[in-house]
Amino acid sequence: MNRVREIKGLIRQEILAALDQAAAAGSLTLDSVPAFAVEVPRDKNHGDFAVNVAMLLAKSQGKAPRVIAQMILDQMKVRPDWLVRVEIAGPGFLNFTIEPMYFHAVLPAIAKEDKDYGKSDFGGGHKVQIEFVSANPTGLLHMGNARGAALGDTLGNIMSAAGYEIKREYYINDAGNQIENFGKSLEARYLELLGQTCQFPEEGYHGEDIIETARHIVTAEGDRFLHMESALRREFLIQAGLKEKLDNIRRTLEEFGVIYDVWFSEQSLHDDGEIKDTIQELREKGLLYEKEGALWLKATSFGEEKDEVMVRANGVPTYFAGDIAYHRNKFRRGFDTVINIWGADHHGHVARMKGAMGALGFDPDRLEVILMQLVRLMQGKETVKMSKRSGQYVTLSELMEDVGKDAARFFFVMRSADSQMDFDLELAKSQSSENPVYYVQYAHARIHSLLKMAGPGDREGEADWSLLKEPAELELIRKLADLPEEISQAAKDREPHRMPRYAMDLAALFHGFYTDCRCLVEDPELRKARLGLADATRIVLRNTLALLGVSAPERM
RNA sequence: GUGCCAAUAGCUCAGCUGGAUAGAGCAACGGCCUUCUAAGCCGUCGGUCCGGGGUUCGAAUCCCUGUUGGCACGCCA
Repeated sequence: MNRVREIKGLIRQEILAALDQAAAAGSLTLDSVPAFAVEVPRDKNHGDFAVNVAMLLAKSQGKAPRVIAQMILDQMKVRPDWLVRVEIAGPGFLNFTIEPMYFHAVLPAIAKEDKDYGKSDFGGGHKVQIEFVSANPTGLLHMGNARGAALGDTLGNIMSAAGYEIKREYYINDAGNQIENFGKSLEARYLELLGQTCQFPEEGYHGEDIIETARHIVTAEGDRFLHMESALRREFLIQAGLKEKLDNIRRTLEEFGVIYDVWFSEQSLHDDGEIKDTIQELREKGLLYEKEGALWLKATSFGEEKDEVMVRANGVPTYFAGDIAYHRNKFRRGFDTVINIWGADHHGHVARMKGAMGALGFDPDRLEVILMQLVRLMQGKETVKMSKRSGQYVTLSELMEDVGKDAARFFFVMRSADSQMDFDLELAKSQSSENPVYYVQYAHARIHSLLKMAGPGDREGEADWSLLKEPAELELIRKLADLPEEISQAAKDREPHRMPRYAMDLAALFHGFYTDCRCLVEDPELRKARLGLADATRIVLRNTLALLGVSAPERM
């Protein structure tokens, strides 16, 4: 049940009918009705819904907004039973106050829909792919990856709930220079461990984890790569090393609650000839030319500042060429929309990627890139320098150990993607008990303990919901009714950070209700109704936390 | 240098397709447990929405400009 949406529709109809009558009566001259909003006002003194149509008409009518609002109001002579009153307020808003009992109907609906409450068919089964994290498999996952993981996974949950068909995908960068580097680094460590002296490559990965991986290979394979020709040895080491790194990444993400539908290998695009095909297609469209031994893409033809190399003089395709082939592949798989979550350091890549898609005949708007500002790690007031090459970074595993999966996910999703965020390690550890996530979880645990205390007869049969009329009760019910709209809006705007806020608001209203209204009262009818409200709140809190990938504990 | 993103309470951040008295969490201060979990509730304190212009019934929100910070501008990925 989506009561909020229903009522918005009813209000819209009322307004349209009133405008119609006003026009017929000659008080307004309407060529067209402006696209007005039916919104939930921030301040509850402004009613349940506010309509701004009078202000929008002010200019074309040459009248003051409040005068127009009065004209509209004059036409609304019959009050439907769901409507308590309409008032003109402020600069010309029409504020609608809804019969409270009209919202009470969500309570039995929530109990009935249970895990499905909040879901909708808003997305109409649109096929959407979300690609996120896609960290190089040459190291461990760091804080930036963690933020991307929490954002991407939660967005996927939200859009699924809102009726989109979602596939999660991880693009494995298992080709190219960084893999060569990875091989060289592993080789050096491998030889070192077997007592050889050798120079560590300058561009190599200095992290401890590479030594660890090399050690595992020595344990598993012994010295059988020792006397091989270097190129062949690297082949073997890369294969073994990649497997270990990818297993580690997959395992860590699973611990973080992220399960992918597809792990897509960059190398497979080389092997299957898809990159070649893509380049051929671009060639046929006249978008390629040769210069200084390399093959260039005329990116300037679709508005870029400069052209881009597709195939280097040494015959190896660039990362960009591979990425174009990859995105072409995505669209050819039939997704209506493709969403990428990228670090802000890739923003220069967005326009040319969209341009390339357009050049290949795909609507660039179907590729959406959510740019995520990087996470700056603080140790108190000191910035912690992070670099994968130097091996100095805090990993996702360490983060989960320090602050836990629940707090980490909640914390990352709470911020909008485009805010630069400082993550203070000391604060995260020391303040873990003051993290807002506990506030929400506590509300859930409180309800559980309350319900456990209820007697067997307390929940039987339908409650008389009309007994719930305290302000704290009405506000809480109103919030519960919001969930489906909240989810579909967050999905539509690709704004996962709205859900933690909803969860905090809901928890606050519950705590207020809990303080103001005793549930376990003598009166059996009131008791039943209040326990029913608490139970509905439990369901909504649990469903919201599930979207965030945060646990809903029954005891704390 | 050119381009992109940002700047809102002591701190971390919401609010931005123009809308009503700018919000939350944390921190600080003062109250509330013989009764359903005090990881809670109530109250107080806290603001040049970075500065300056402009657009209009109305600007934190849009435009111009300046300042400060982050990032990007490779035959790297």
